[in-house]
Amino acid sequence: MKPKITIKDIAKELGVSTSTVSKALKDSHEISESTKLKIKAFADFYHYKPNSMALKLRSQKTMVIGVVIPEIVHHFFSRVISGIEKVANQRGYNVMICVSNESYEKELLNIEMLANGSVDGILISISKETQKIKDFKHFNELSENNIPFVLFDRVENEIECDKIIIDDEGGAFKATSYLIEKGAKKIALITTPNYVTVGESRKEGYLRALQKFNFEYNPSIVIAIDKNDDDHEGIYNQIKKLIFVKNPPDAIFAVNELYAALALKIAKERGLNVPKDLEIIGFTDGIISEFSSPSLTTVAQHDATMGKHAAEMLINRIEKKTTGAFETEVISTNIMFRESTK
Amino acid sequence: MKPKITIKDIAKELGVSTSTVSKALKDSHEISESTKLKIKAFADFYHYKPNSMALKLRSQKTMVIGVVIPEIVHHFFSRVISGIEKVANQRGYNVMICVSNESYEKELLNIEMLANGSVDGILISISKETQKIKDFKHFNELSENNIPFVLFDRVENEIECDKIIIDDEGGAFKATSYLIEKGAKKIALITTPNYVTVGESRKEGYLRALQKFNFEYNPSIVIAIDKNDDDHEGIYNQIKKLIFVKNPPDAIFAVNELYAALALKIAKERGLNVPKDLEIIGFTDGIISEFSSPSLTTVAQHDATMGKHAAEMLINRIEKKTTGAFETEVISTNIMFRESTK
DNA sequence: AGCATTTACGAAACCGTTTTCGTGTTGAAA
DNA sequence: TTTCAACACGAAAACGGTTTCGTAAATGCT
Repeated sequence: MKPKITIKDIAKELGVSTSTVSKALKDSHEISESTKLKIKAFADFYHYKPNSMALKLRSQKTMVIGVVIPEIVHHFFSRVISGIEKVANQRGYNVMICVSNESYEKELLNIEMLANGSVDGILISISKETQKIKDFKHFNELSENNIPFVLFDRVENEIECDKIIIDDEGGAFKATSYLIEKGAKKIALITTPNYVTVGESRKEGYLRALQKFNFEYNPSIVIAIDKNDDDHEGIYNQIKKLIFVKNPPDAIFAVNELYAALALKIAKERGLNVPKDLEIIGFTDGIISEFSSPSLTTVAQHDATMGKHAAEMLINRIEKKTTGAFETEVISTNIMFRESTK
Repeated sequence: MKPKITIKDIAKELGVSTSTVSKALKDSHEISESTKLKIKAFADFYHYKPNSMALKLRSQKTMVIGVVIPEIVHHFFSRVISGIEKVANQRGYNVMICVSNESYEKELLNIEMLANGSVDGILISISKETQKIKDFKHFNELSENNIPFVLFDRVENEIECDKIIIDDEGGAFKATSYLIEKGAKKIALITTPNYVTVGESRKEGYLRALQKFNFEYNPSIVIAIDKNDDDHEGIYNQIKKLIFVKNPPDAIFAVNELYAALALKIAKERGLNVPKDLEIIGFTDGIISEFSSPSLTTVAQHDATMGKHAAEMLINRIEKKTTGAFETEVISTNIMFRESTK
């Protein structure tokens, strides 16, 4: 078991100074070939690796980007992370993941800890609780301390920074319009409480489509799920009230795939044929949609692309390749047609 | 925009030495109350946060654990990570994620980079390629450098370290036995190539169950999928050959949920009723199994538990709360009964 | 008053590197 | 022979802290 060796050890052992060793290892012209050879051989033999903390302290660069997300066991986020990881890696960065669990408190803690010099920049998707109570002071601190950060997916207008979002409104508009064009008359919406910005935007798209086709807005077939994502039972019961009625809707647009999948399940239980009696379109093209039966038509939002672009934006800021005003990139969506629509 | 302030700045501003500031901020008894108050107030006002790199360099502790996994967009792994993150956080550690993409090269790179002092310990699930070519020198390096690491899920006997695995053999045995007991006569196995240890163990469990009930081993209904996990098309075609035959099996045990879900899909296409004509049990209780229809009976492997325990083991080693011989923890499974079995 | 002990703080070393700035030695040009 | 560059290397500062040790002044004790 060779002990972890430092530059000092090498210097002492070879009777030279640490500066000489350092220079030799970087092939500096200041050092003679023979000395370089000797030092390199020695370093090689002992598998010398420069101490990463020392490097980071010296260079004031960590080559790490922090990611703060509401949860990790979630197709959307895991795909975004995957995208982030890819470009981060390409550009020489590592990724540190922190989970807020949709809690304001944890989000704040995570961000404060990342802001103490652990990372060169941060990628954040805001937690539901933060969106609810609208306290964004931790983001101001980031700005004050000059730490680059970009918000993705769950963003807030009042925070000044780079942002990247899905064209939620547009995607919902497309989906709803499609349902209308195919002949649906009674289109329900399953969404989130309105403090969740993405749910809100999708609802707006839904409303715009209704308007365009002169459909009347019917609040009785629009429900906002106030349960946690992993409380399938609770969500199930809320959706049930929408479908187990005398005249159920003939189409449903759901703002995520979980709601869509649950709606599908309930529809089948109620004896409805999907897509004949009831068409369903979800948002987020994940694995549930692909494997449910009938498979679900969805608004595909290119999760990994979002992660990649977010990482690009952040790293460009970190490396000052972008220096102008903050930008907001909108990623467009497209409908992934499957079996739950005609 | 207040500039990031250091201890030196505080010292200079207040006309004291850096040591005094440092001590005052940690409430040392060596410093008088009045001085402490003054220093703390000043530090507070400027939102002083000690530089994390400096701390880490000094203490030789990073309070970070590295995680190297084959992929991230995968229910099993994302759940394991979730478990890891939870206990890591509880115990004051952060988590750095690296993805090997099932590549030996990337795994090696990742581990080498983590081993340079970036983390206090590493959690690893070995990539398929590494398992295939059986080159484990990077693990030896970790041992030589005294960097604690624990292997989870995909492990190798010849690597000496703490390990934590699912009771793959036992789970497969239970599942297969169950199928037999319920009357299945022709039980197919869909597995991975044999260099994937978990697939291999599950196959062994399958074989043991056959033996126990005096079933003959029939190689023609045992297939090893050699496609990548995201090549659904390729996997689909391989499984099709198993089901689209004159006398298809009346039960299938699949070593993961993707194979099970695909088998289900194919069975339905072939007009088989699941579970009447064909029963299916998968491994890994993920979201696909829950939402497919009929929903899939699976061998639940408690992914998050594995992550939690893995993190516990690692941190105990890091903090020397465990010092004895290496241990291997086996996490037992249980069958999650759903609609794909009688 | 004389000595021992606190009290309250500073100097300096240290963590492991990089980098700037000398500096002694050599070889070549004048 | 002198002078000057080039060469090859070392000393020291710096990154931002923590910590050990030393010490002057104030206090306690007899």
